[in-house]
Amino acid sequence: MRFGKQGFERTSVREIAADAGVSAALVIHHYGSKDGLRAACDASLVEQLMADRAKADEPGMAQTMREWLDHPEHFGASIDYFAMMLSDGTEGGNRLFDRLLHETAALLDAGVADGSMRESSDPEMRALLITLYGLAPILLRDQLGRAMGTPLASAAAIRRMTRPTLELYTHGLYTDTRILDAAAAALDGAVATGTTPRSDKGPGNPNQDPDPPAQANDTSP
Amino acid sequence: MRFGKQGFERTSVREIAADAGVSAALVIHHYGSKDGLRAACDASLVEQLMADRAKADEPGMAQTMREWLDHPEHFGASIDYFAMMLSDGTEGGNRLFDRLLHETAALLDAGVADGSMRESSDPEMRALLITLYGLAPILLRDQLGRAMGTPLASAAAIRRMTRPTLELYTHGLYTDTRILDAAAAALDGAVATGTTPRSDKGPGNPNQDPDPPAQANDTSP
DNA sequence: ATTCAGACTGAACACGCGTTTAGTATGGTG
DNA sequence: CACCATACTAAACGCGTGTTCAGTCTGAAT
Repeated sequence: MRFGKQGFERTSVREIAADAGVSAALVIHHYGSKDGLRAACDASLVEQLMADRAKADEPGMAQTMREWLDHPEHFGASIDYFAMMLSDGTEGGNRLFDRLLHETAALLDAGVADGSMRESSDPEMRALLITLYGLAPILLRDQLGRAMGTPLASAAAIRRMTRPTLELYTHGLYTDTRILDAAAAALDGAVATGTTPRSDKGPGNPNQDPDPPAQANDTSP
Repeated sequence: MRFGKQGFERTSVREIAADAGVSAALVIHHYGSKDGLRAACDASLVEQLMADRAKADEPGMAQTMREWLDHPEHFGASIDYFAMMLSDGTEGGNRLFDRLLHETAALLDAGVADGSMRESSDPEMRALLITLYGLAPILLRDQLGRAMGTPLASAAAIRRMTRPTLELYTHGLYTDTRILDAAAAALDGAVATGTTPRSDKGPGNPNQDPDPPAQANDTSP
């Protein structure tokens, strides 16, 4: 499906029709409009995802995604399509994201219940973050492939990602709780005093996005 | 700039010209073409980023991004634009990503050197992963905002993300090393025996992470 | 044998796009 | 003054788009 590779707007109905060996008019006749075709594609892809999921022992789309990663070459086209759905704010993409989030949350709850995973001060937010982190390599697959030198489709790429990923999820990044403690104090303090929670994570935090607040000893401007 | 909100192709030259109160022909006259306009926009945004960076005491774009998060409302439009750059495979986007990656890697190396961060079995890959994770909330800002109920560019959203993020980066997710050990054994075993490197991260891994691109085949209507 | 629904098509339509063209003001320079 | 580069525009051009139209062909039901 060209939608995944080139995006929806960059793909013309005539192009799709030519791929299928039919006329553009027939495509419109069957699907009503280009948007109708897109809706049908969305539905078809999600259906395929659910079918794969039904075959899995454990429940969940997240598990299906894990299987993809063992057989990357199978699913490349689908993944392009899902990446498109997730980032273009379409209704189908929103529902897909919500499902992924829900299933990730369930997985984490189960992990906490059986003791294999830590408790969180904010389990919902943690599930959300981990869902985002899981999708990041998919959305940035081209950048990732470029940086690694091997296409993300390759088994080599997945092999290489596995250990550092699990190391992060097992040991974390920091060697101590200084930054966490400082952030927690700042957040609690801000709540208690009503002060504006100005975050100032200091130089130690590698995360460019969410923001760790005030560190005790700070050299910032 | 409308490019960030609606994307490059969805924004017409006439629309831009109307925003600026001039004719479309003048825009083309000044920038040569629509692509020229885009290049100028890219350059201007990156220049602005570098200017902000120059004002910061610590070096680095990552630091600049952290400052954004303290004043989210300032930079909303820029963030949309950068997200677009990073995901559309443009040359400027590639260079931006490479810079972010490089600076993240430097930050991690410094952290390891001063003992505040753990060593990694694969520091480059870890830097890459953490860069991806940092960008995920930006790329999926709409999904994130939807799930949280408040837009990403709000102090409330950033406050809520801070603690779970630092908890993850401080303690990790798993309570023990079982999954890491199993994966490590599988990876090493595969290397030793020459077996197909089937990644077996175990059912407990919540990370849906990487994906592959594949050939363009078409499932016709 | 006739009818009829549906698959299917080539040609056309209306429209929006990026871009070109031909031209008009404006204002500094010799 | 004349000259000329520059800022700027309205109108048009050519093209590609999604979609419609008027039919043709096929095959099963009546």
